[in-house]
Amino acid sequence: MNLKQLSHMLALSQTTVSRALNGYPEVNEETRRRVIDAAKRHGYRPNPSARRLATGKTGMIGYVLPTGAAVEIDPHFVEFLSGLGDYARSHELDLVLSPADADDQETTYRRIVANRQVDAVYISSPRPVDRRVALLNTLGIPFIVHGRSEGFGFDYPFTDIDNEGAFHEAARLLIQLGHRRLALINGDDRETFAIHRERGMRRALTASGLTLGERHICSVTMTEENGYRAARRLLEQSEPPTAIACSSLIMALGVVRAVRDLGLTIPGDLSLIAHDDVFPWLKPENFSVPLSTTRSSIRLAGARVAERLAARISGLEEGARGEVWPVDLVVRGSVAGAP
Amino acid sequence: MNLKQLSHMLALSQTTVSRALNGYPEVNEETRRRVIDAAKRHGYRPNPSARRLATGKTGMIGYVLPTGAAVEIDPHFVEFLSGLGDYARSHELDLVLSPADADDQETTYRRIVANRQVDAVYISSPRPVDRRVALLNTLGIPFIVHGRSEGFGFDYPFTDIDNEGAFHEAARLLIQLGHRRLALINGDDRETFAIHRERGMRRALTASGLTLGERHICSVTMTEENGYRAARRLLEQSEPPTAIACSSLIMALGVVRAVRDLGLTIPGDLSLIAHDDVFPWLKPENFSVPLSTTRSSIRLAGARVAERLAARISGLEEGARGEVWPVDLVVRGSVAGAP
DNA sequence: CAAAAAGACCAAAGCGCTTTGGAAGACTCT
DNA sequence: AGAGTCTTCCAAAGCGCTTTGGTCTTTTTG
Repeated sequence: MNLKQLSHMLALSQTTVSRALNGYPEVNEETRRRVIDAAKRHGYRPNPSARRLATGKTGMIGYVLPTGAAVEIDPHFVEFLSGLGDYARSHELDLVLSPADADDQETTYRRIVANRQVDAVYISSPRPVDRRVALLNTLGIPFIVHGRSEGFGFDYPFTDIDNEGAFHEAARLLIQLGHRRLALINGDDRETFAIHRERGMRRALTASGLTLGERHICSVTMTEENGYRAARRLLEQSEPPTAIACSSLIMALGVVRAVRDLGLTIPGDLSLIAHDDVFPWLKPENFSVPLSTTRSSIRLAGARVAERLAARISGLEEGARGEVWPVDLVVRGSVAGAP
Repeated sequence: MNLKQLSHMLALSQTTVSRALNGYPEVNEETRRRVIDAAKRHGYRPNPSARRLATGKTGMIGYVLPTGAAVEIDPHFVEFLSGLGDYARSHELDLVLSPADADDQETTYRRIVANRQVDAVYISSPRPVDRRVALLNTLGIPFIVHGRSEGFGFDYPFTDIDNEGAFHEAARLLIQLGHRRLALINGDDRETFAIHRERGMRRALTASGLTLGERHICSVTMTEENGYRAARRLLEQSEPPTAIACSSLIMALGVVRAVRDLGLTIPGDLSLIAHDDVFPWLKPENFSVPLSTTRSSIRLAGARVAERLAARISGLEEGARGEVWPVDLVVRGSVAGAP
């Protein structure tokens, strides 16, 4: 059942039927009702390929997925996706993942824009002065950055959480508890979120006349194993930290294991706070010692990004507004006064 | 730069240029070279929307993503996706995720097929007599099932691992080590993989005159917390198991925590084997006691599924061949003789 | 050497939709 | 009553590609 057939049945032109269905004003309400009714009754669905060709609109949002044998998509992605999907579903949007060589994503971005394959895209895990942001800005496709980039001469729309504030608060809490030697086990410090967290922590320390020494900071990809290694490295120093802030729950697993291996205890010998993106399958309150966290649902962020993308596509949102969400500090048993 | 312009420059018809580019035989090799050369020089890329409309081919593979507030996409998905992306990239295939109400995926499947939105789809986490399989079989779109369904009157193409064999081997090992009371912490037993694992374990036990009692089997969604709860329930019985097989590493985390909470040790009081899908961020050898596993890379499976989908799209693969991959049994410190 | 076959190319008809540029009729206004 | 304005609808022109059904040469064949 296509438009031609439908308009034939109704003894109307394709024009009128198309307009009736798409809510154009220049069609009699009575006629519109008839058309809509007939369309529903015959199960007419406009062919998206044809519509795309005619309008350029695709009803899809894009994401360039870095791939390669050495590339690991981290599990945060899937939670983010859950949220994105929640929203996208209610708005009949699909998501297209375009796999790209991790070292050459630009080609893929150019392709999907040139080919009009999607109406908008989002970017995740941005770095400072991220080339993707500059590129999309140039290409002129609607986009949202999940996270933040820095150091451009222009503004761009993003949704981020207050990583700096979160780790500032975390550090401040630890300092108030009497800790003087804090350490940070961070994610990849080429990414903005990691830089912000470090900055927040530094700010809190500086305010109290303390510092975050080179020996007290690790920056690694966020795996359990790296958390373990980092913790061992930190704790086996001559002047080990008495508190650690950690950028992910998965790394925190490794930290806890290291602490145990070294015959130490939490929070007796070490206070621990980690950032929690809220995974359904791993909860901080279920750690052997309930884990204090800075918490922000990455799933909600996914839904929000989808919402903004939809708004930009339909022209409801314009401009380069960035939004920063506050982060909860949730105190549980893993922090205590300095030993 | 579109076909019209390009053919104009070359003083050829659109027909010939199109054919030259698409490898049709009825064009002079010399001409073809000229065309291909000019196309490359001018960066001509056929507009996919137009091509879609004309051919119905989209160059995309589809996946219906169940969503909803209560739905958790599990982290296996992202690893699978990595593999899929690896392969898809090298073949210029994109993946479109169509979010659907978890309770009504059928509508979405019908939509993407009716609209010709993708060339092929895959299904994951199938259940016995999975309606999706029957549906796709009816709709006649190429598809591959990752996992297996059962109890149809027809065959269908799938790629699965030997879950039954894996857990059979695991149980056999434990029995050989003298264990008599085995338990199983399984995934959702409405899914085929879980049924197969249970079946494998039962088969091994039966062969040795043992049984898997109702009290020694748990079936839960695979979270750390559920692993913990299940383990406590099992171990606090009057006749607790001396060995547990567990369907995921994430649940195994919970099991280990429970064992510790109860003041027991692995493998002294309890032997533990878990299934490992090979996550880069959580490795069995890094458990406090290195974990024995049944191992199969879900990422490789993703690549394989993509490969088969591509083959089916291009007509290289036909028929309903199912393939079952063997699973490695990797013995590490977490298993020992029965206490 | 005429007839048949093969080779190389093209014009035009789709694919199914949106949108432009009217046109016909009904209505208002002086 | 004639001019101007809405309202409502339509024919036809795209969108950019593939594919059908040729035509015109050139080569092969009996």
